[in-house]
Amino acid sequence: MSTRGRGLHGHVLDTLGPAITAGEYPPGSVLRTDELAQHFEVSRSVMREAVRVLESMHLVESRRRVGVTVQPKSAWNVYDPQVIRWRLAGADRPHQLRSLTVLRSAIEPVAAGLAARHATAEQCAELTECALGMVANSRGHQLEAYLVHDMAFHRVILTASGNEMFARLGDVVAEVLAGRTHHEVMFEDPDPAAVTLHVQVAEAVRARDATRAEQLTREITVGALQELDILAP
Amino acid sequence: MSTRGRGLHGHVLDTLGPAITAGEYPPGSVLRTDELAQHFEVSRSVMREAVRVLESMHLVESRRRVGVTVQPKSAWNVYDPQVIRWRLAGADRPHQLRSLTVLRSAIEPVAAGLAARHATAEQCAELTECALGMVANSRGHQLEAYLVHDMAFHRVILTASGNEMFARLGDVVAEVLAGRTHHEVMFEDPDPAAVTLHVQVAEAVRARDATRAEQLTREITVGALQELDILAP
DNA sequence: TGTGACAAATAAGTCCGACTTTTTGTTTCC
DNA sequence: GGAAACAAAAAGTCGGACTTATTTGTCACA
Repeated sequence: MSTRGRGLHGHVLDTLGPAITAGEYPPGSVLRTDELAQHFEVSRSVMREAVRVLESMHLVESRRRVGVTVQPKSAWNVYDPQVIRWRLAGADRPHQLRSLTVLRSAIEPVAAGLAARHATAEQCAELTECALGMVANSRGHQLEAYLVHDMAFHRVILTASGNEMFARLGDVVAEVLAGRTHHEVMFEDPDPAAVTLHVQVAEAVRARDATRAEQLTREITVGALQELDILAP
Repeated sequence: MSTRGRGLHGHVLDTLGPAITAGEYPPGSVLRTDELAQHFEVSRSVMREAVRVLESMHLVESRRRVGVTVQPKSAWNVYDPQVIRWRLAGADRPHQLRSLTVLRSAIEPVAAGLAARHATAEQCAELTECALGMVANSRGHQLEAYLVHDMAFHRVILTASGNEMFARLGDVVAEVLAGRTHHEVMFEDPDPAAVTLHVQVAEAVRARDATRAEQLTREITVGALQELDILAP
């Protein structure tokens, strides 16, 4: 899944990226390209390409006569899907999951409102289909099948919003949903109220009721926040 | 500002990045590393590093025996600050500005609500200071000074939210605000109502009133949407 | 005629070694 | 003690030789 097996530099990234995002090299640490190349048993050229990519993500900065210095987290491109994947795969996973859930709670309601205005007939149909799929798999510990439809539902909402920035978060949201099912406490069937909300969102979008779609989606995301104990006192 | 003058590969990126994001090479176009290297008068090594960076942004994909193929916009890392800057600098600017304004309208109210809960005393002070600066420069065509305080205000809100994903959008929001002042119709003094709203947001955050801070910020962003004629019919 | 295997062409991928450039730290000299 | 010259270190650049994967085209065989 996360293997970008593409070439040697990809393999280096798959090792170095997770290591840096996991904080194994504290900010300010200095790496040498030559040493890294030796350590990974690749040529300098390959190592340089890997460093360039890490640099474009602002995970490191390469300076003459100094070396490759690890950047503080505040500099990272935290929206880079690759960086998100690395963080979700490492020690930073819980923190990253919380950040992303808050992000979701901001984006998805607005996206749903926009979807109610811009969704095509086909997208409305997809949405209904997903919601029905969720209902059908909401009982009897069919968590995997439920998850598939849940991910698809939210992806359609984000895509149908017509906003490219929102649409690009489809993968991230899917990752969060999958994470909740696979790694968090999720032994029971999903909350029936949440399932109902999804169906209602699909209806609201179909009915072109932007306000209602937004409000209902907000209820869904509030639920997601509460699961992680992120809420107002 | 956008010059990453760092090294030859940076210069190549400064030319190729804008070209691709501007749609000069239609999706599916195939480039050859060797030809590009010749065209830019750099070695293959340098060209390869540049291609790797573009590949990590999903602007292109490099495949053996095929070449470097330009990816469709749907694949781009649209949250990469570099990509955003390239698009804002090119023909896609109006579209990008609209996308980002919608994104703002989703993020900032939630960020303001969180800021009301998590802002430090120092951040509250900064916020008030920015708001006062906006008031002081809201009349008499002092647009530049006004803009500086406006950008600072929103950056503090996003930072004070305590969410790293929100904080990272400070640059983007600043870019949008600057774009509005510099390139859009902005000959008159800013709307007094908007200025008042900023002051009130600062007050709400200071008073730890999350709901009010969120609501007031929503009014601000709705105003920004209306300026671009993005609104419900 | 269609299909399968094989061969050729192609462009990226990899490695290497020499050289250049910039930056930093030291040393020397006033 | 400060400034200027010097030395070292590490990234940056180059070019060429070679490897590998993938596509495309060809040819034989059914």
